[in-house]
Amino acid sequence: MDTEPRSNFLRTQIQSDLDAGVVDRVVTRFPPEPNGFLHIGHAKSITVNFGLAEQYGGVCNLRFDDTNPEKESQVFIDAIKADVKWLGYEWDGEARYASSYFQQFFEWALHLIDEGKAYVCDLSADEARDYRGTLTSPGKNSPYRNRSIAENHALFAAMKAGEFEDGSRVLRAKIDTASPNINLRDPTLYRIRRVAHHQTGDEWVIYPTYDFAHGQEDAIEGISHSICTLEFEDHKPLYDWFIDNLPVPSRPRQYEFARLNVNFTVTSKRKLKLLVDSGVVSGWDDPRMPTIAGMRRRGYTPSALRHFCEEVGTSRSDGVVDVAMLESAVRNDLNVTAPRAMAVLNPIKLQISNLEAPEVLMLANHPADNTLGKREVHFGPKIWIDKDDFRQEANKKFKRLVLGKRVRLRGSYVIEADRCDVDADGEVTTVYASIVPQTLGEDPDDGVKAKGVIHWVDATTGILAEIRSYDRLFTVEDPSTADNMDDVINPASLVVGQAIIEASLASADPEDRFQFERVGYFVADRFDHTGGKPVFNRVIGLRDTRISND
RNA sequence: UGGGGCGUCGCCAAGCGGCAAGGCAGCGGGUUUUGAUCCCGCCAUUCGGAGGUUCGAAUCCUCCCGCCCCAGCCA
Repeated sequence: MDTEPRSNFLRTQIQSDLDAGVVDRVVTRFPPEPNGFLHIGHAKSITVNFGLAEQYGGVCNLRFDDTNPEKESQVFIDAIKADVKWLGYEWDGEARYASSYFQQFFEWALHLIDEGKAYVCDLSADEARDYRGTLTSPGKNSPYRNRSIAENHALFAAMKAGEFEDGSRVLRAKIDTASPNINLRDPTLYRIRRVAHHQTGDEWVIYPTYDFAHGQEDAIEGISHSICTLEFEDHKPLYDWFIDNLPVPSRPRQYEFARLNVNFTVTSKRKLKLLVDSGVVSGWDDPRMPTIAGMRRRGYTPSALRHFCEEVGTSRSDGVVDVAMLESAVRNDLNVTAPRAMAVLNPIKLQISNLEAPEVLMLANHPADNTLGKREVHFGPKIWIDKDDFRQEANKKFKRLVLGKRVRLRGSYVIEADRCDVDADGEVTTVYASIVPQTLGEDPDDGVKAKGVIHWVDATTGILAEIRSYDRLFTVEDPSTADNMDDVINPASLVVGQAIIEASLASADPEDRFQFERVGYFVADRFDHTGGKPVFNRVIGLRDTRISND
């Protein structure tokens, strides 16, 4: 069930580049900085980049933009690779690292110095900010701007040799300190940081900035379309300036799209970290987190995520997608792929008076796909049904079990409720019912049809399971505007309970997904589920159109 | 108030001068041993606003309004 690619500006651009012979092969890249966990926004970028390469017969690289060792680490690299693979994509060749091009970047910096287009600047960070001017006023030239090529050469070599302190000097491009585009006001190319790098160790004490690295990484790898988000649009003139002024092997071009925003969720790294650190969630892979690892543990499928990303489209206008769209994509996928099973989350006993002996029923695992096969389901005189599915009295709209009325037990007989026990609080504890004869696979022959269908689990073979019912983490559409995030956390975002689940579920493996009929989609927890101690996470409930006041 | 973007149905989004796709949500109806799924139907005489060009404009021009991004030696 693949979604038809719909038109968007990137596909239009690529198609015309291909038609005009501007490029002969599409090469894209997903360039994360390994400084955190990937989230739904990255999933969008991944589907855009890998998806475009796939659609036009090209390739997509995975490249770690690791130019700032202070914030990066190998654990993120491993996690990112796992996430991309899980989403179902394969990068071209080995994973790449910006750090593997450091020597080349250094030589290109020397080239700029030789051309009189870069200089070593001794201004402190504070002074530099001062010299930069403001959004509405031009900057001033650095007093170090006119050093000789020889001096710049020597100084930059000394920077590389570790002769200066961190932050004492930088290498800057000599462009235009009065440019209305702040990125062109002699941007920093290299800074001194005596920090071990996760890939290059102690080899370097100077590190290139994003601006001096990204376009050149693209050029080295022969990237045809370098796709990023809108906030980099102002960097494009600089991106192009380096490509124009350096002897790079190819001519990549940058295109920007609007980043993905989803309501009722946050994606800022700072806020996500806050959720983890404050213990609101159990970790970066908590099923309520919009991280790829979190969504995976929640039970979302790679396919659902890919479809979602395609369905929301790719444009240049900022917007906020309704999380209902994500949920819809998940339901759509699970509806066709998830085997059905039965589980009772709020059990009350139901005793059947006229069942001769326990029976074993063969039930279809999917109502519309018989390739999913059948399973054995035990049925006996004592079963569990959901508390909400029984009422002593009800109006005609209520389609479940009512005293003196009939209901069909899913996959089994039609029963009639005869009486019930009620405890001191007025709560029903046991329902006594009788089977309407000849109703296995057929309607009652007296013409009195069952009012509805309810699910159930055999009491003697059913097993206990932990159920983690997840819901939206936030109570407001835009959690980022809250003064205090705690104020907008949904107190019911996780409700831990128990359920009686049918025996067949004992063989479920971690990450197996099911639809518990009439309840919702559930996934065996990736880490905590075992056959002996089943743990199921609620992925998402079934769409519920029942009228509230029945 | 410098520069760069964006404004099409409640939300996302196609459309690129010939007379408004699609998805989500919503609302009706049908089927149904899941109040699910599925199926059918409804849901922008109008494209931020005002002018203009044109036989014809969401698409071209002008002005205006609103929103987003940029002053890291982060990416």
